[in-house]
Amino acid sequence: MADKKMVEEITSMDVDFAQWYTDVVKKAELVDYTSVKGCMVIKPAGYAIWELLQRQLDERFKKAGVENVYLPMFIPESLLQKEKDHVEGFAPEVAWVTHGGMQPLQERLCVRPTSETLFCDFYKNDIHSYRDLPRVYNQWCSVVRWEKETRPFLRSREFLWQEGHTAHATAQEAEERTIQMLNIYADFCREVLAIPVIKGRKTDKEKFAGAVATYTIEALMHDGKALQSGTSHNFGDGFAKAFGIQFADKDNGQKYVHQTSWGVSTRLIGGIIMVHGDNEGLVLPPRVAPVQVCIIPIQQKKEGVLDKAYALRGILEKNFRVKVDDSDKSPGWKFAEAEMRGACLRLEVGPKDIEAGKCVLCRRDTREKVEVAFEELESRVGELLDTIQREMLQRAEAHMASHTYTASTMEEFENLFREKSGFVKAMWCGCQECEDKIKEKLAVTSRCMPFEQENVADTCVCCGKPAKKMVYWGRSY
RNA sequence: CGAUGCGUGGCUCAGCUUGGUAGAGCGCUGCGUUCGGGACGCAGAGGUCGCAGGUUCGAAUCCUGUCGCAUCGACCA
Repeated sequence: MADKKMVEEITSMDVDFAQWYTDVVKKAELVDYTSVKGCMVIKPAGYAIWELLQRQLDERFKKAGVENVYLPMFIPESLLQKEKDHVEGFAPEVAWVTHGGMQPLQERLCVRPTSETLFCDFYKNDIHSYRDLPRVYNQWCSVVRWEKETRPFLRSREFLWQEGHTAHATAQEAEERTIQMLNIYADFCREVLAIPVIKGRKTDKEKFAGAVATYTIEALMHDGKALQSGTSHNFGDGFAKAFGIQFADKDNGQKYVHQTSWGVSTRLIGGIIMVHGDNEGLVLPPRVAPVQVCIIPIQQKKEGVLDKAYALRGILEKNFRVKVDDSDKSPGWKFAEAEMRGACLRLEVGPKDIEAGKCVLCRRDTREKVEVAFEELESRVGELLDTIQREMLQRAEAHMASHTYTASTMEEFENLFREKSGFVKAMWCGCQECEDKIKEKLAVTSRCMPFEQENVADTCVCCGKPAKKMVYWGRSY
């Protein structure tokens, strides 16, 4: 890997990680700010990533029996207020519509911050019999939360996401669906985004407003901070009781449904940037890279060069996403541009190459260059993209492993968070006072109680009472 | 919601202290030469200085208010 910094406009991540992130987002032309605080334009380069991600996740949903629907973006205030914990959780950050044209509305409408209440209102009329169950619906939409502090992709006031909402006849089936969807998210992050995650359950303090149990996947960013990357909630029958969603079971008894909801958002794009990016800009896993091969002609005005570039595109575009940069910028400029935008492979082709019947391929992730004969190009590109995808995951896994620590005493725990950044595994007694104390003292929160439990000590790291769970702790986005 | 910073061509900023013809670099347009890690020459276009009041013969500059954005904290995908 070259030490020389090729792109001067991007702040080095070791100097200021937050600024690096903002620079990459801007320079890779993923988003633009707008005149509404916290609302962003997702530009073609950014939206293309979302489309690829969305398509592949949606395929996995469909295989799991999920059907897509679309519900309105407005929620009448009375509807939002039916479930007590839920309102309290969301009230501080909802946006309200108070007028239609010039006329004040009889009842104000909230712009959905999430759609549990709408799905419940719909399900109560839609579900009558056990034969109507389960309902496994999902919608791709945007939601609005009036955040005070905003950052592109990580926390915006409006963001794109999917929200799945299911209704089941039994508690067990709901729990199974909750875990099934969490597993789909985790596999998707690993296999498509090359991001390893920790699967686990949130503590009561951190769980979703109105849920019986919230499960989460937690990823570790390059700076050692955690990013909650997806959640899956089991609601039990709490919403069903608040909204009166009943069905006639086989025994002809009226029963309440058991519900779940689960979601991931454009925040995942922020995760991709902060897990894989480097000082030259974006590094995208091939499976979500809008441009997998960027062909850069050298001396493109020379006879035959551009023709060759287009011919190579013709061969490659059957199986890969390919772009020819035939703008009249200099090659060096194009190299830097392709790197900033995260094109997985750069293909250089010039008069010398054409004469020799080969071209140059350069990997974005390692900068490794290889010369490839034209006849081998197609297979070599496929191999290289597979290799990049695999090695990006391996590097991310190694990073997470080397930034995951264990503490059995408060002293160790404090020292780790003072000196290092990453996950710390430590035991917990199960009481919220200890979580609060840790948060106040170190600005660290419980990320999750992982499914894969280990006994790293017998007593709570904070209070010393007998431990109930091993918890991943960290500073989070 | 608290703290801090910033609003001047598309972008980054200078000019403001001490009021007097609106500036630079980059980008953009045209032509030409270049091209294996952000090339260069020449010619051009482009701004009621965030907004509203006030002071003044005269305000980007001083005063008051207001709006917006960014960053960091407290709360959250």
